Amino acid sequence: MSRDKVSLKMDVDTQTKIKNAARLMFHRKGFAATRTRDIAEEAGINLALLNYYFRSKQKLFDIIMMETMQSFFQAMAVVLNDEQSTFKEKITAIANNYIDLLSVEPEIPLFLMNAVRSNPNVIFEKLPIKQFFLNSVFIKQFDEMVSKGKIVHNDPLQFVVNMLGLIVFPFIARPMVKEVGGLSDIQFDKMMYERRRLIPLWIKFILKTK
Amino acid sequence: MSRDKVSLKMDVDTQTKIKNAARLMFHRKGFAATRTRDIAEEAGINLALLNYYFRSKQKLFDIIMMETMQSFFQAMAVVLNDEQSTFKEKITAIANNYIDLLSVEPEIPLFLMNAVRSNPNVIFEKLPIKQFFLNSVFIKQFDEMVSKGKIVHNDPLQFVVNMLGLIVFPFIARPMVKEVGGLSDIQFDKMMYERRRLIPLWIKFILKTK
DNA sequence: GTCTATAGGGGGATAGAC
DNA sequence: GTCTATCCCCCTATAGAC
Repeated sequence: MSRDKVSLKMDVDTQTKIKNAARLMFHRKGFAATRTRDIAEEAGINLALLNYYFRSKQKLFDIIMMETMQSFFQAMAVVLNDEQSTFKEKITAIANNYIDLLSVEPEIPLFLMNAVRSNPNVIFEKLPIKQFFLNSVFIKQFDEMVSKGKIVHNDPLQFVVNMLGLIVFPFIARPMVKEVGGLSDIQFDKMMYERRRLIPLWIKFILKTK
Repeated sequence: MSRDKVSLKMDVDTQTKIKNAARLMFHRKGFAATRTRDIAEEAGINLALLNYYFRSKQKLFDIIMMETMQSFFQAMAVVLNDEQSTFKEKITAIANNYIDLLSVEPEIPLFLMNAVRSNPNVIFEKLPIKQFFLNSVFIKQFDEMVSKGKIVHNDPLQFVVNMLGLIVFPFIARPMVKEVGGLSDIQFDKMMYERRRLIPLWIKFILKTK
């Protein structure tokens, strides 16, 4: 926020320009299929500058990967430990956050799934997702619901897989969904927007099934 | 099936050896990150033979891609147009077929999602998935259920996305699921096996929600 | 059909001028 | 900090012997 540079796109510094271009290309085509020359061109700078700022393609990729991972889990993390909201409200908030995020950046899920497969150790060492999730208020509330008999579906892992599957899978399968449904980009977005409302309802029923 | 060669792995001809190696490598790492040298080594043959049989890496990839796509939709196609089975039985059959297939070859979904994103036109021109799906007995039965008021969820596209999401997503997110749950490969498989039973139940409820 | 050897090009990275 | 020019390795593909 120094020198109020950040607000205007014209004035972004070179390092940021490179990162923005790299994010775009890596998200779209993955590590191996992206050429540093493409990133440089997209950023409107010379290839040498990329190595000047980031040393190597791999290091640049690692930065983008971790930042994207962070922002992806952010959409869930801000909700999970909120002491005020109910379990049900959390589900709605998570669905809304993800659908809003992924409607703007639909490439993120496939990018991340590929990145995790190729670099599981790097990622999970730096982001202790497991601990964060298992110790969250969300899981505490889930367990309470189970012990009170309000929900029957008692495996939190199966539950979170279902929730994320319903939210994230359509974005991963986007080209197929568009093809089978004969949808334009806008129609696809509308379909996803409708799921903001539907997913919490579906999940409510899933939670009552054992 | 000529000369009963097919039955023994030792006797597979060179072309098949190359295809098997290529399938393994492409499924695991995708097109760009796979080197023809790796395929040749995995197949136990010389690099030149790969080009002798398949002309280029791209042509070999296209063959693997189309075959994989075919076998993936096969798991659904054999069920969709069966006149004997009920709608409910079809759902169970599809879940079972996919979970059995993907437990043996968990790399397929991520491979296909990437391949479709990179080559949508090639694929959908050759495989008219949309027509096949929309004209299927399955969809006819779905519409009947809706008109009889037995199910309320009346968008077949939303429905199939949910069904495939519940079935396929865990395999795409496999490394994350294993991490968060602290699961071994065997435990992951057990979890997926349990979903054979659960998914039809969940879907039953989803179909009653609007 | 299968091999060795090598051509040919592409892509990541750096040297060095400005 | 930013550029031009270039190095050099790696990878796909082919030529040609057997």
